[in-house]
Amino acid sequence: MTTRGRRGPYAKSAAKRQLILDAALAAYADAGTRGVSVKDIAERAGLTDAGVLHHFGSREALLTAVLEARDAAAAERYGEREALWRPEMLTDNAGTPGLVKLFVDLSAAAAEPEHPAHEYFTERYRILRQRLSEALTADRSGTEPAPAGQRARADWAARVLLAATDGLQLQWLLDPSIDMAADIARLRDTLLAALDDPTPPGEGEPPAQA
Amino acid sequence: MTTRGRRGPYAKSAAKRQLILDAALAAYADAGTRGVSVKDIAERAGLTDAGVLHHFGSREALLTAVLEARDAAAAERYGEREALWRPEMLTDNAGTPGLVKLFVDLSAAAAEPEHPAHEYFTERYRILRQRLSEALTADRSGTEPAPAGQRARADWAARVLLAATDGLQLQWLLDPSIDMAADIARLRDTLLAALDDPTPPGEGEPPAQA
DNA sequence: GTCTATAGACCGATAGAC
DNA sequence: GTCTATCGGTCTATAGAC
Repeated sequence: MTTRGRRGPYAKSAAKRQLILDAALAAYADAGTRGVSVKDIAERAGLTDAGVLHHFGSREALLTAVLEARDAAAAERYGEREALWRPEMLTDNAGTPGLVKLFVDLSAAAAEPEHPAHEYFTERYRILRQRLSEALTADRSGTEPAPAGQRARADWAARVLLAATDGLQLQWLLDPSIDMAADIARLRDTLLAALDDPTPPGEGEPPAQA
Repeated sequence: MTTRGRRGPYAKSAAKRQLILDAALAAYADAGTRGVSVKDIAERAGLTDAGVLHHFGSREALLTAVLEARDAAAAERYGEREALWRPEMLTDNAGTPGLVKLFVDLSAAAAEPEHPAHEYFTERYRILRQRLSEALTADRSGTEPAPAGQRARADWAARVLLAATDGLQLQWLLDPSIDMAADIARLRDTLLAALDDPTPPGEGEPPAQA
């Protein structure tokens, strides 16, 4: 957190953490689909495994930091608000199956409430759903500010679009011939059209929740 | 494979395998979201871990068999064709987060081509996509057999619906307040409506692939 | 055929020296 | 802040008892 350029007790530490993170990113990037151990990362960074764990506390905390670093990189590229759900992200991801696999692995492991990545993931999805829901309603032209039930419909669309994105990455890991970006772009368009449609397909409104 | 009721060289073996599978199912069912080791399963089955592995060869092969057993149980309940993509499945799954987590874990690990579950997953998705695509076109009333580009659109809808199902389970692991079955049922209806719509949202046809 | 006992390899975590 | 050493745990492999 105190990662100022000033010199101080954490200056060297922060630099070393970054070095380790870069090593981990590289390790996962070219691990293809194979597993990555703390030792693998340590060797790339020129340390022992104990040295690496000293900086992050645990393997899982380190991996969580890797995903955060990846999100930060995406935010820098595509902008804070839209970065994480743009179809371009899927095209990028298609280049690094190792990181996609890490994401899926960790998100399953993070279901455990005590897992260091638990809060990261719950918060990530909460924010993504919210931003995406807003973006989906904003794209719709010529309507009043917040027409009651439309908010719930947009929330549903956001949940479903994010879910399809994650699930499609899973299918893509098993069958790389799938064109994730194209499939998702089309789904986004379909959902937008459905939001405009005055007569929704199901009977009532979608369930209103997180 | 040769699991006839007749007595023979494999009769006892098959029964023991089933006993171990049941133990594993139970272990994952009440593990909640925590991890399960071979030893945990072995203790439930009244064996040592080595004894368990004797019947399945490796931990990963055992876990693959667990998922197959789960699919078989679902097929018996809901019928061979529809079992694996019916919304009711999601309601069932909501009762066993451990098994959902196992599914996500394994499907990521199975991206590795050498993984014992690799073929199981690739084949599972292939069949599911095909059946679901057929079901989606069959539900549409009053059209000709196979109108060219509509086939590609149904394939796309099947990919996306399956993906959303998997991805929603991921979000649900992190936030159990999500109503998976309701969200998916609504998406299915929306996709069906989109397939009937003569003017698709995107410009061209969806990518035609697996 | 079935299972146990045992030993090895690997991994993550931790304590302590420097 | 980093390394060495070590420990507990998990999976794997094998030899042999039943």
